[in-house]
Amino acid sequence: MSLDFLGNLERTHLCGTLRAADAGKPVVVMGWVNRRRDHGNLIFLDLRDRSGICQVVLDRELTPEGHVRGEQVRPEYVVAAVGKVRLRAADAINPKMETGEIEIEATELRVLNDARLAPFSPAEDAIQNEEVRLKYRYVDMRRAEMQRNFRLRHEITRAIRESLSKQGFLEIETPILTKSTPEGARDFLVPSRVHAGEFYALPQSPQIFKQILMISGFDRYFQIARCFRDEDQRADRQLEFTQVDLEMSFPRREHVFGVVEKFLSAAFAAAGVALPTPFPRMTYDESMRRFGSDKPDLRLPGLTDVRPAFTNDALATLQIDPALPVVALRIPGVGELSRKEREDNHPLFDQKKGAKFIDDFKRLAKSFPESAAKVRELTSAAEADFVIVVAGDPAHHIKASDTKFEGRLSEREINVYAAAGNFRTELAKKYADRHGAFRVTEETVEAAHAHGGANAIDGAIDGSRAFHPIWIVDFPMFEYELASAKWVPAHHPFTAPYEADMANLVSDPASVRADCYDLAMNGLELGSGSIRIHRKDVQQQIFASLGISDDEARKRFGFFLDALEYGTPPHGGIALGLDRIVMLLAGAPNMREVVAFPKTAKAIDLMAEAPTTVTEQQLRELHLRVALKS
RNA sequence: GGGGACGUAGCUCAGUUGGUCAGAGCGCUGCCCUGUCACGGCAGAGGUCGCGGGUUCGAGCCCCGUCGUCCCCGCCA
Repeated sequence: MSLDFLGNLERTHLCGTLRAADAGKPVVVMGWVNRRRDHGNLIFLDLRDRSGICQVVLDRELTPEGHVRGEQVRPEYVVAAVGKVRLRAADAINPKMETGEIEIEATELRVLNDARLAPFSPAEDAIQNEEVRLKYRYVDMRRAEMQRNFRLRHEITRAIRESLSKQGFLEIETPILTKSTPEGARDFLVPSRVHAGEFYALPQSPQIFKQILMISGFDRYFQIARCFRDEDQRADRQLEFTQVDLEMSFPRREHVFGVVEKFLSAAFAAAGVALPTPFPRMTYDESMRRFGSDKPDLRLPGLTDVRPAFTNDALATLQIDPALPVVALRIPGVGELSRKEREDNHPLFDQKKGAKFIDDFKRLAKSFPESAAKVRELTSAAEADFVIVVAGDPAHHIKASDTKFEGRLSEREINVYAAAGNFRTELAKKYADRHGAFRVTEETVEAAHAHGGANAIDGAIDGSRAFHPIWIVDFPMFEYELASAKWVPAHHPFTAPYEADMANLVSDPASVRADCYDLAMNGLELGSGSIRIHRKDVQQQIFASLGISDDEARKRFGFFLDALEYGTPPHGGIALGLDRIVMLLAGAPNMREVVAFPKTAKAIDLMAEAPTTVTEQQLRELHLRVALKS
């Protein structure tokens, strides 16, 4: 078919904005054919643009030519409708449409472009086949849900920029082509053409640059920064992602918390959600004990210590390690599970970590009726609640991991808590429909207002329909590496220890706490930051305690160590995952729903078909030769 | 690197114990229809059951391998 030119035609309105008040106005709208309903002499087109949908009527009597065009168009053709807004007859009003009281009586329809039939229609809800969605991302993103997600992302980003600007932060860009930063993940490398055999690294974070900006006297810096980490992906992890990165001079951590709470509640407000401040806090140890995670999801009940429910004899019979935690997790509203259903859940439990579980309470009650009853009592389990006991498995006892330091959770204890915590979140995800606590709906948003966000961290069910931020503090400074019998930093080596713990750096590394902090929300780590080391002597002590020689330090961080010596103010900061913030507010099950062109779990861009091989010529210019191991 | 789920028409799926099992709905194409809005009616097209091998008289179904997508562990502070 022949196509029409746009000519001098000017769009006057967006489809979704037309209302009864516009009746009688001449309009020109442009967009995509969402649906077509052909009644012979009368054709209805649902025309869609980014604002929504409105109905265009093509009447053969009124516009014979327009009617012919209407017969020719197909889904996703791009058209311009010229006509007049008119009120619909009372019995023709569609209350399900925002524009349902009016329609456009067309006098002309220009077909600006045709379209191949897509494998799915943007008029429908999301299809299940994500592979197809990602390959035809341009079609997928026409869907109302995607349009909403990216509008939301824009509003959130804008609110954050405005809040930080108001709080005196300067947005400064840092290099994408740079040097490897000490974040611990694998770097993406970019070969240099000019310098044969040498490589740039893409930043894992602007960490060193932002610290240098503090040395440079900018006092308060932020950046909506793209970061790159070459690690395997997850639902909440992409190879490249966006961080709200900030750093400030002369702060204590409370100042950082204040800044974050301010911009985050501004971001949530932009999405229509009230996020009360200040956010609650919890130590790392407590978070592990109560949730088996350092990014606790407070929407559901935490772990319960049920050690008192069991006698030593009972533990011996059940082959449970009496020296390790015995905890119970409870998923509300799951109801009775058959043996088969329970067994289907078993792969969700991570057994490698020396933990085991009991999910068959009928069987437990047969041998140990009092214990079974006591567990349900301790966990305040209702009839329909699913309860599982998690404990240490003596059969998977690794001797060396017994190493226990005063005042700290041992590795084995952490493993039991983590196994329980992981099982808890996996089951919670699986039974989300039954407990309903993860639903993000208009109701949730309303509830967030009504409940004031539930600062109570006990995960009471009535406060569960909301967003639950929590600061995790008092992380240990070092972790004990069994293999090498050495203390290794739990964070990047510029993280400051508590000033009060500094004296123990060498004598008692186990007791040293780091002045760093995580922000968690609904089971996601939203961000992480710290007060940094600003003194050369402290930095040297840290390197020394980590067994990093001067030479090695110089090689890895030379330019930064130099900079530290030219008048470094005390400073600290944080970085928050923007994608994750948007994900939460969009109620998205994974990050790909809020990233325009994401990569798959195998790190492939299905639309652009990246990565690819390159030409010999390109390799030559980069002084490279590919030698694949086969 | 490891574990798990999935893979049948463009999409969503059904397919029992290996034996009329190549199926449905939606979508698509053609014709008809002046008040639909998930329009309706009639007719029609559309399949290497992801791919390769094996077992069998016979495989969508069983076995082995492989590829792809997703989730998790490792990894990512």
